[in-house]
Amino acid sequence: MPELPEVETTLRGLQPFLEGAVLESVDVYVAQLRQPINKYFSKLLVGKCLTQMRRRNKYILAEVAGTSNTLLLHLGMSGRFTIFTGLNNLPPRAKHDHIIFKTAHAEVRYNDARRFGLALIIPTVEVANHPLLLKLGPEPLTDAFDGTALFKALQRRTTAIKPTLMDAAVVCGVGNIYASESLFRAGINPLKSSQNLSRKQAGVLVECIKTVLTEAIAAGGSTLRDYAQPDGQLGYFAHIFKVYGRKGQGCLVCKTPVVQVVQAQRSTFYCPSCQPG
DNA sequence: CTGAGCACCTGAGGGC
DNA sequence: TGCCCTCAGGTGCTCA
Repeated sequence: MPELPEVETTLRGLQPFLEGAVLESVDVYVAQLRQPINKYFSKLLVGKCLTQMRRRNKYILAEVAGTSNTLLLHLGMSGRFTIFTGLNNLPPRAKHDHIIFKTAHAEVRYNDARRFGLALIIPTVEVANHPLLLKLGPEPLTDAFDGTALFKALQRRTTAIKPTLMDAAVVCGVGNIYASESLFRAGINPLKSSQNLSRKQAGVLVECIKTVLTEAIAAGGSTLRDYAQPDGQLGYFAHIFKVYGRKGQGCLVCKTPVVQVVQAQRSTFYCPSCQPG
């Protein structure tokens, strides 16, 4: 599920409970994620605090205070966190709750049915050069991501623009939903060859990506006031998509039926009238 | 180098 | 009710 806005919302939801709080226990119930959780994972965290919690691409990073290590989390397709504050009345561990972090005031559970997620401890000095982070392109909500940068990145790409937008080496954090949504807003056909976008189109697309992601973060943030409730889950909120998942329904701008196609084994949605090229 | 295809894994939903 | 099929918001690997 999680693209950049969901990861950002998850991070903001976790911070009040995990940042600066001593981890009294960390229990791993299922270690077999995309990479196995290190057998010393718990030992390296218990009694420590997480600080400097932040997001890079779809990763959540946190320094383990007083050590030379950094915690790296990824939600994969189905990862989610649930926070419980009523410690005297905790519900039983749910199916696919793989890790439970406990502090004096909260219990934070990581649940991931498909187990495409990640929970790694890596040396802090290696973070910048870690294979998972080394080849990442610019963060979309920074000034480094502008029309010039995107246009340049598209020049060697012969594949269609939509799968190219999902390549984190081009721009971070844009997944299957927001790729379709951004292209709709920009009026660009998702099947158009990346290198055939004009400089002007690249500039428009950059602005649309920033807008779509910013709006989605705001929508997620507005649900955060509830996140501390006993069954409060992070990272899921009511999305309002303009094309994603709306195959056959009328375009919200021109009423032309939204079309679904498959690109690189992923569904793409677009309005053939509003996105001619 | 690029791009296409497959792999990992469980669950939800539709058709019969 | 149950079986079978397809699809799901990610990403890394192999191979041409």
